[in-house]
Amino acid sequence: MKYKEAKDKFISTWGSLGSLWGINKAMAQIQALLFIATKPLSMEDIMDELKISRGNTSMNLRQLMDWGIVTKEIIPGERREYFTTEKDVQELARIVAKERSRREIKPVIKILKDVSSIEDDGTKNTKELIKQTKALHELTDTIDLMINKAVNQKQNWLTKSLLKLFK
Amino acid sequence: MKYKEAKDKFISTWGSLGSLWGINKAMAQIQALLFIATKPLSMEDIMDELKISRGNTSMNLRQLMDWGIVTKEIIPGERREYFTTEKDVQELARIVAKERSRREIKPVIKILKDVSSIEDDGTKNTKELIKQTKALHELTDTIDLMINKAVNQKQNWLTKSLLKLFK
DNA sequence: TTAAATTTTCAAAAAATATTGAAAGTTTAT
DNA sequence: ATAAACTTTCAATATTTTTTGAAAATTTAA
Repeated sequence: MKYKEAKDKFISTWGSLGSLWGINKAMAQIQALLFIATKPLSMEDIMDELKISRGNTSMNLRQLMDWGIVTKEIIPGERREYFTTEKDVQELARIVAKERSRREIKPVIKILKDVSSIEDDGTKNTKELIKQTKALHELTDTIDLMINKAVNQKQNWLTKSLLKLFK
Repeated sequence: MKYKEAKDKFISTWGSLGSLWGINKAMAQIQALLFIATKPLSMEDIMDELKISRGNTSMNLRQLMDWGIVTKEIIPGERREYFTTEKDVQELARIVAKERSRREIKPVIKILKDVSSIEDDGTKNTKELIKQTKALHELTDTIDLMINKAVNQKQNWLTKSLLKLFK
């Protein structure tokens, strides 16, 4: 496998994996492209490489910036804007975990809390609903706590967590 | 909030959360319904409660069974089939984690390994591609290892993991 | 067997999601 | 201030994913 083929394979694989970390295909592909680039890329560069429209590129770059994964690079003397992504994989994983907690897990925890707090009218069905949503609430809360704890120890969090987990 | 409202809220929330654990809306809703049911439900029951078609119900039940989350219950003397879901949240989390590892993470690890193993032709771009995909490969491998390790200690894995992580 | 009850399959339709491209908006150099 | 360079927005379009429903298949009772 030569460079070009390997590069395309990586970008498309990473793109289709987007769903695993909760972002869409184009977003994941842009990130993948920046991740293996040796210098900041302009919107033009990205459009050309991925064969996607200007609008699409603009919108997805914006989202990547909202996530905190991609940063605008101002190159002195250059008119157009350039972009780079976080290159450290562990830092990347931290950001993604933190954002998904904030965007997706936290809101669900709130609803599980509400649902599991309804008044017990004594019926079997209500009892079961309360019991099961309470269990789910506790689990989700615990997982979220784990993620945030792990994710907040900046340096080498994964290695540290692993060590603890396996010793 | 009364039972009916709480139940509907739970089912729709859990449904839209499906994407977080990698299954579709109907699948997640069926699982949610079974999760708070006080007895096994038939296909008819599920269709009626969720207002979805027979075909949809059949297909998604099958998928849930493939995942190992739902089981067919044979009730003696009854013609139709009844279904139940795993009621223990930790066991549920274990199954989901294990399946996602097998279905989604493992195949990506293979590709990352292939891409990061291309021959170094000495160019800057190739060097960067190799370096970055290698880092990603290591990270993904580590995370997958963690998941599988955690997931294989059956009893109370989450509690155990948490304790280790925070002490 | 046969036929009624039930489930599965799958092509077509609907719904949800992503993408385009051109007009409107911004920024910067002069 | 003007206009060229560039970016953003968003309605229309295309693509992907999900859902439907009716025909085919299967199972069971008699």
